[in-house]
Amino acid sequence: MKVSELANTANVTPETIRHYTREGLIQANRNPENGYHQYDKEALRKVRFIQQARELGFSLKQVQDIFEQSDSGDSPCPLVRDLLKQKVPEVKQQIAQLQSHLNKMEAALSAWDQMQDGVPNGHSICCLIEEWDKPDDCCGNGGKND
Amino acid sequence: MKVSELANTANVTPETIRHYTREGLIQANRNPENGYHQYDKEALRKVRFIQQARELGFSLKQVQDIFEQSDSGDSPCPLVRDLLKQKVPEVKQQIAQLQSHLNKMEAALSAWDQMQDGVPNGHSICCLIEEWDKPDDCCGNGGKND
DNA sequence: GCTTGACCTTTGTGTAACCCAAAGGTTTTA
DNA sequence: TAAAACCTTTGGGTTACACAAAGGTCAAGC
Repeated sequence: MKVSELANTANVTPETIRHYTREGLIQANRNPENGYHQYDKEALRKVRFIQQARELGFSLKQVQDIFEQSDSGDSPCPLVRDLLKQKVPEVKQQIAQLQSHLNKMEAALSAWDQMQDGVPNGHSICCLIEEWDKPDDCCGNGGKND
Repeated sequence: MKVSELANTANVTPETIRHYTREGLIQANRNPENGYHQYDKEALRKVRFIQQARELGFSLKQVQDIFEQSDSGDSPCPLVRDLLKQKVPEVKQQIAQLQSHLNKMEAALSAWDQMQDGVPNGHSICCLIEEWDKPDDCCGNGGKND
């Protein structure tokens, strides 16, 4: 497979493939006639693995470590397991934070849906973001609380 | 306030303050005696606003836009509202994806908790990441499915 | 046979939101 | 008074690519 073929099959851009190749994450032979990169199924499997790992929040460096472990003949599973164990609470916290923000955003949007927009009042830039906790004291309330 | 004072109060690093200053997100006067940056409460409010917005996933560029709208005397609220409305579905999808990954990770971890680790078997790097869908066909299963 | 367009190559630069180091001036403290 | 702790600017590093330039290669059509 050439760069673009691999890229299409793995659903990434050719640039991504070149990047992984430069970084040594995947290997390529060279076509002796023209110097083009040649990839095999192993490369495809690695690219897919990388995508999975990336979605889980792993860095290319961590993937590199996993590959090295694997290439050296040792099972990468203990390493991966440690990484996953670390990752789980991180992801949980991420979700919790996003959820909290989402709640705030939706509350703010629905609360302000009936109000007209006001001009910044000097003690607030825009309470849609700034003052989640006191939505009354905000642009659009006509200064009811001032 | 000097750089570090503002940084401490806003719970960010001095470098972050310098960055925001360089980018024009916050303004500073200069102490004529020594050329040091001098920040006021407005700057502090802006830094706090930036942190909130960043946690919601807004870029500094978007914050910049909000500030410009606000500084020009217009209410930034319509702009912020549009941004929030765009953001909500994005965040929802992010949460869903993270949750899905979390489930996979926890399932994998608990499933493999009783297994010993195997050596890569040539068609799998490490199924802890690679083959979520068929956990049996993995390192540690003693080749039951080969 | 030759041009055109689509591919490939390497090299170098840009992105976002900072972090860190260097080299030097200032202020505070012991 | 001297060291510690702060400030200044400048410039380079980080991550995971994207993109442009300059040039070689290849399949297609005229």
